[in-house]
Amino acid sequence: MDPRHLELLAAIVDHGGLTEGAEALGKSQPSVSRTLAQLEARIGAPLFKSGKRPLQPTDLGLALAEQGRAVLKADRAASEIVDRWRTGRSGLVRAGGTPFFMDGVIASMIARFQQTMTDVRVDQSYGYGPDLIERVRSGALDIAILPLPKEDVPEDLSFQPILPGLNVIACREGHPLVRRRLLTPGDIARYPWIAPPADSPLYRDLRRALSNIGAEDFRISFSGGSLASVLSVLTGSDSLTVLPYSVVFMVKGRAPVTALSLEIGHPNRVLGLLVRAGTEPTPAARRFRAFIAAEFGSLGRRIAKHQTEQIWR
Amino acid sequence: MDPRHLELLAAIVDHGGLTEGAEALGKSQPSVSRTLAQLEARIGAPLFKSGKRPLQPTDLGLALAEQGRAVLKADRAASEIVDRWRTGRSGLVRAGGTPFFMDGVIASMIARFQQTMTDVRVDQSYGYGPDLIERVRSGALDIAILPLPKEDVPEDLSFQPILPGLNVIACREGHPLVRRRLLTPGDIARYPWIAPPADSPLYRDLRRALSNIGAEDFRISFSGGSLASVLSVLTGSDSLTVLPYSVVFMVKGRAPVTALSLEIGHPNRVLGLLVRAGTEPTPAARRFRAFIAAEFGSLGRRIAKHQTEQIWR
DNA sequence: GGATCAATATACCATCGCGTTATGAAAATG
DNA sequence: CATTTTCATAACGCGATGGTATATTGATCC
Repeated sequence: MDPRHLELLAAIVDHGGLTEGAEALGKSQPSVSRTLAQLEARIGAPLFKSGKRPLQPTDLGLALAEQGRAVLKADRAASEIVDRWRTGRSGLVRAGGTPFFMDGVIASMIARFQQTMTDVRVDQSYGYGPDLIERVRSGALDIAILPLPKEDVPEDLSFQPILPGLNVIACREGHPLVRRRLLTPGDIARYPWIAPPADSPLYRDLRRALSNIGAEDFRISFSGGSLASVLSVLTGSDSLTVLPYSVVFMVKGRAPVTALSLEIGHPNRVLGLLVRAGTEPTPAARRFRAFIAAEFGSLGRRIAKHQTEQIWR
Repeated sequence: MDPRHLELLAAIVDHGGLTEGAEALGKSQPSVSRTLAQLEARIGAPLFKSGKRPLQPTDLGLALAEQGRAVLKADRAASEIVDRWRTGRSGLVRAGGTPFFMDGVIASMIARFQQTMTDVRVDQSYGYGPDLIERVRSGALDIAILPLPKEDVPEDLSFQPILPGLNVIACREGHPLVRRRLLTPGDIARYPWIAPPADSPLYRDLRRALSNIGAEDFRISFSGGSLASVLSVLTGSDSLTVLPYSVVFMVKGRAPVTALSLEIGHPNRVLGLLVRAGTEPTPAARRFRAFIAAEFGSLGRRIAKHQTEQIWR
C-alpha cells in the first residue's frame, strides 16, 4: 500500500473530483486518473461509484481517504518541521567560549535569542583557545566565542572580530580605590586578588597587567571559581581582579561592580566569533551567529557611548 | 516530501539501524541506504549523527520519524481496511427479493449474518421477477432472492435453486378449517381472503390455486399490505391467504399462523439466488450469498424433518 | 431527445526513482 | 590487530509516474 496513493485518494475525495484533486496536488488530471485506476486495480475494488459524474466515493474509498488524510497531515507536519529547520527557526546550536564571557555576556544574549527562537536548542560549553579551535575545526562546535591574537587565527577557520580584547581591573562599587585619580602599585598591592583559573588566558593577563604596573608580588585570596563565585567574592570584599571590560559592563546592572580607571596594557587579542570556513553552517547556527554579532554591535555602541559620557563627566 | 521516505525514516529509527530497518520494510539494505542519503540531500540536513555506528538520529531525524510513524500507522490501517474488504468482512451487499420472502425469511437471515459480519452493510430492496433480473443484470443488485420458473432463468445470469416454490393456504392457528381432513371449495369460499399486491406472482398463484380447487369466486377483505400487515390481519381474523410455505414455516415461531393441509397445485417455480454470471462478485457479496445458501440448506432440512414428523403423527 | 460542454479515461513517450546484486570502506568488538 | 558487523557506493534494469494530445462519456440545456 503506497501512502502516496492514499494522499491522492484523499485529495480527490476532499476536492470533489479528479480535476480539482489533481490541481490541489499540483499534478495533471490524466496522471491522477491513471494512478487512481491503478490503485483500484491493485485493491481489486472500485473506490468511486462508476457511471456517476459528480464522482462519488464508495464506502471503501471513503474509509481509505480517511487514512489518506492522516498521511497528508503527517506529510504537511514533516514539511513544516523541515521548513522550520531550514529557516533556522528550529535546530541545535553548539556554542562554546571562554567561561567568563559565556557566563557574563553570552548567556543573556542566548536568553534573548531564545525569546524569539523558542525551538532552537543551544548547547553551551566552556573552553579556551586551542581547545575551542580544535572543536570548531572538527565540527563538534558550531561557533566559538573567544579572544584571539590576530596572528593566531587558524587559516582554515573564519574569525569575525566583534570587540577589542580590553581587560580592566574590577572591584566592588564603593571600593576605596574607586575615587582615586592616580593609582600606585602600592595601592594595588594592599588588596587581595581574585585569580581566574590558572590555565586561562585571563590569568596570564592578570600577571602581565600587574607586572606592567610594577606590582610584582600580590596576594591571591581566591581562585578557580566561575564568574558567579568570583562576583560574589568581589562584591563581598575589597578584593580586586582582572576581567574583560565587556563582562564588567554587562554585569554592572546586576551586581555592584565597577572598573578601576587604571590603564593595564591591553593584550593584543580581539574578541570574535570563530566558525568553520569551508562547510555551510546549519541555518540555526547561521541565525545564532548573526544574532550574537548584532548583539555585540549593539554592546560595542553602548560601551562607546558610556565611555564618552564618562569623559564628559 | 514523499511520505514513503518518512516511513523509511521511522523504520530505521525504530529498528535501530539501516539493516534492521530494511528488513522490517522488506527491502534490501543498500536501497534503504541510498534512499536515506537522497532524503538527507533533499532536506539539506543530516538525519543521523555521522560517524556513529549505532546509528543515532538527530533531533530533526527524530521529529521527522515521528511523522513517519503516523504515516506508517495510517498505511497499516488502510491495509487492514482493504484486507477486511477483500475477505468480505466489510463492504456493501445490495440484496433484492420478493417482499414477503424478504420480510418473512431473508431479513432474519441477514440479522444472523450481521452478528458475525458486523461491518457488512446490507441494502435491502424489494421487487418482482423482471425488475429484479434487470437490476441484477445491470449490476445495481448483487443478489436477488426470488422464485423463477426454470425456463425463465436468463442465460446471462447465474441462478442457484435453494427451495421448491411451494405455496400453501395460510390462516391463523385455531382457525375453524385447521382440523378438517377434507376441505371443499365450499369451505374455502366461506372465508374472506387476503390478497397479495395485484402485480405480485403470489397474487397470480392465489387465483390459480383457487381456480384449481374450483372456488371461482372469493371474497377479498384485505390487500396490498406488506407481510407484517398481512400477518396482523391474518392472526386477527379468520381470513385466508396464500403464502410460500417457507414464509409460514419461518413465521410460525413468531406469530400464530399455520398452513391448511390442502393441496394447491404448485407453481413450477423454484426459489433461488440470482447473481451475475460473468463478473466477479464482491467478497462481501460472495460471503453473503454463501451464507444465505447455507441458511436455506438448513431451512430445507428443518422443513423436511418437520414434514416427516407431521406424517408420523 | 439531441446537441453541447465539462469531466474523465486512454494512448504514447520520456524520465526518474527504486529495486536488485556485488563490492568497498569504516567502525565496533574481541 | 584481526574479525565482524554495518553502512556506503557502483552499475544496471524496470516499473511507476509525469507530461501532452486526444477520445469517450455523463450531465445539462434548450
